[in-house]
Amino acid sequence: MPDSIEVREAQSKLKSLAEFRFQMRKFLSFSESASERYGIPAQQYQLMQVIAAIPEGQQASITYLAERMILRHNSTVELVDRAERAGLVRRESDPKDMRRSLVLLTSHGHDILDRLVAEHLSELSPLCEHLIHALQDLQGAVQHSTP
Amino acid sequence: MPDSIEVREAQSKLKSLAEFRFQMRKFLSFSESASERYGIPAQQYQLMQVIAAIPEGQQASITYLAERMILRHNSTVELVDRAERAGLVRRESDPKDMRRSLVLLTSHGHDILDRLVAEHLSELSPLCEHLIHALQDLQGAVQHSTP
DNA sequence: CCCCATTCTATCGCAAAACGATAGTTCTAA
DNA sequence: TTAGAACTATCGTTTTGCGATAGAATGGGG
Repeated sequence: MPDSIEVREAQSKLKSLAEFRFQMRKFLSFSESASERYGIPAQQYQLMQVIAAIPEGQQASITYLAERMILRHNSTVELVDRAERAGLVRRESDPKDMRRSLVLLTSHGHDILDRLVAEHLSELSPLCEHLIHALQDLQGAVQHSTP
Repeated sequence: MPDSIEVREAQSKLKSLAEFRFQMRKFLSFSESASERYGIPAQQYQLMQVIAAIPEGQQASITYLAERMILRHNSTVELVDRAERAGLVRRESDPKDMRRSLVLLTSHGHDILDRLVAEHLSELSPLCEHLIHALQDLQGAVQHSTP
């Protein structure tokens, strides 16, 4: 017997969702390979990205980094530890609040970050297209499900 | 001294990239919470999604799942082990090729998957918007960098 | 028809990384 | 000035992915 309309619609939404996630995994996998070509784990690249992209006038405390990285404070401390050991960032204590550690990029960190960003931007085009396509597909499915 | 135009453009690309990744982390974090509300890790939900979204006529072998999950074969075997222990999927050996294990959803697995997909679709709207927005921003930056 | 290279899945020990619980400083408001 | 909040750090645990390795099934060339 043929599937009902509802079943087929549900199946199509599922496929949109799955395709989106697949594209996302491909992107993440590419990004991870790129980082590791420079000898660093993807999370450390992300950490540097967050630090470098901080809004004017703000500073990268552990708490701020945890929020942006979507990690617990303690995990962020550990991530910063690793990045510091790798010579990518350094800590400085905030003179205005001695509880806070401010995390800054070293020049080596900046160097690697710049190259990784360039590489991402240049390789991103096709992945971007797929992702946008999958997302728009998904958005159609979402709107269809909540009329 | 004021930053040069190049520096400011580079900064803006970096911010697009960072914002996109931040939105992505938020999405992943939401998805993970949702899964764990049903008592399963996010990867097992993803595994079920891949199995359920398989094209007509194809079957979920370990090799296929590894490709779609972007994992090594052995990691996929282990993921399927865990999902099987959790009662979400079961293995069946392919009668046409005794080397292959085919992975199928159990009815319990299907049940949880359906709920998780529904939850994702209903909560996805705002995240989707942000993601598309960040991506389009990024696409602009990408095209600007490779004219 | 048989053998060997290939394909496919499984096992095991290991390493990375995130988390909860806990603790020690520094700040702040009452 | 003191109690509580905010911030960072430490430690043991768990989860999960990977490399190396192994063994069974398949298939094409001799």
